[in-house]
Amino acid sequence: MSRLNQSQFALLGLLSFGAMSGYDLKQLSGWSVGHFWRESYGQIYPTLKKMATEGLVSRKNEANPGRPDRYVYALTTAGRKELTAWLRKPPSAEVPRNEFLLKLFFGGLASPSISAEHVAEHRAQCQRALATYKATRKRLEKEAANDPQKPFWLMTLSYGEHMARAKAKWCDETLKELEDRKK
Amino acid sequence: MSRLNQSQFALLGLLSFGAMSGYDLKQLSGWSVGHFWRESYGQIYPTLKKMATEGLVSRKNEANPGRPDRYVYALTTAGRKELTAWLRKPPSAEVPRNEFLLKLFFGGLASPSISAEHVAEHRAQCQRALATYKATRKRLEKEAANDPQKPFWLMTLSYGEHMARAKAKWCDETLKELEDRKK
DNA sequence: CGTAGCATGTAAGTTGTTACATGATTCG
DNA sequence: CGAATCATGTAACAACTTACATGCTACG
Repeated sequence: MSRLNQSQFALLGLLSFGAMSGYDLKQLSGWSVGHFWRESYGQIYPTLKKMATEGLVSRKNEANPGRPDRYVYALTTAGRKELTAWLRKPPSAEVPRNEFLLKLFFGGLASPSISAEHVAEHRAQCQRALATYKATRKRLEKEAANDPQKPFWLMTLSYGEHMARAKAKWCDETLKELEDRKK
Repeated sequence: MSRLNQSQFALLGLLSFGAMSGYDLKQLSGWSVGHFWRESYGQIYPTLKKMATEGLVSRKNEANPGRPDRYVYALTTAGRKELTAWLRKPPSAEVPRNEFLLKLFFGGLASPSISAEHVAEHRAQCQRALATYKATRKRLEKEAANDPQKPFWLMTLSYGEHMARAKAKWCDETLKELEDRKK
């Protein structure tokens, strides 16, 4: 009865799109779930190995002419079962940890222009995020035009867009207030 | 040149409001920075002890008639210096990890009604968050009416409100789409 | 009389990042 | 020739959660 952790489910989920190497998983996660989930190699490789011994994934060595060998992992029946069982359970509440807001909360201990800088940078980040979402949308239209799962991918994308737009709006309001405080 | 971590800065920041015990810090953080920052006792107590030996905070034993003794911690000059230096530096980018979106992304592997349930619950959470923000606003008006730092606290509150409203709106749109898929 | 609040802490376990190590090929 | 890409991995550390342990008082 091994209790799986979130990283394992994320990898199992990505493997539901097809057999892949650890390297592939990192690449795929980057543009697909990248805006709300991140895994490091230091987590991916040991986790895959562990799941292989547990029978949640299978592992095949693949020769790769002129390139390093690859270990290609695939979902097993047991792995798919764990994955769908996890999907059913309500998501666990996430621990809030926002360093940006923490600094702003204590902004009164420094000059308002410091906070204004942080907020302005935050706003720029939102704009950049919106640009990558646009690119991802285009990529999805091309590479997954008829995929039955596409609607779900678009929902998470839309979430990112809603958040980024709301954040940008808040930044504008907040910057105005900080400007007033400078005077 | 000890490199401090985020928990230490959070605690130093809260101590800038006055000398406090670990218990007090937990209580205060709950309603002040609670919606974007959380610390557990298992983190607070060892961290305070460590910072005391490093000279960032001072520690005084206080008798508490009819109650357990308290250790009251206060910012030192060194601590305040570290705190303001940290405030100036741009916030480090946070690692995205949103289990709710992860499940939704893989929602195609289960029935749409599962995803719909998760989204509906998420919506309810937003409503609850908005209610606590309202209460916090009231509390701030009373307990910090004339505090020069109040504007900054209101900014972080407003951030929470903007996010919760945007999330709720996205939930509505997404629920509609999921309803369509059920048919 | 039980529960909640006050108050402090430890220990074990989990999870995660970062930096390092290796080594081939391709492209500019 | 140097940098980026492909590809895998480990080791050291940092950070964090959870459960446990203690014990008193106030309140319903």
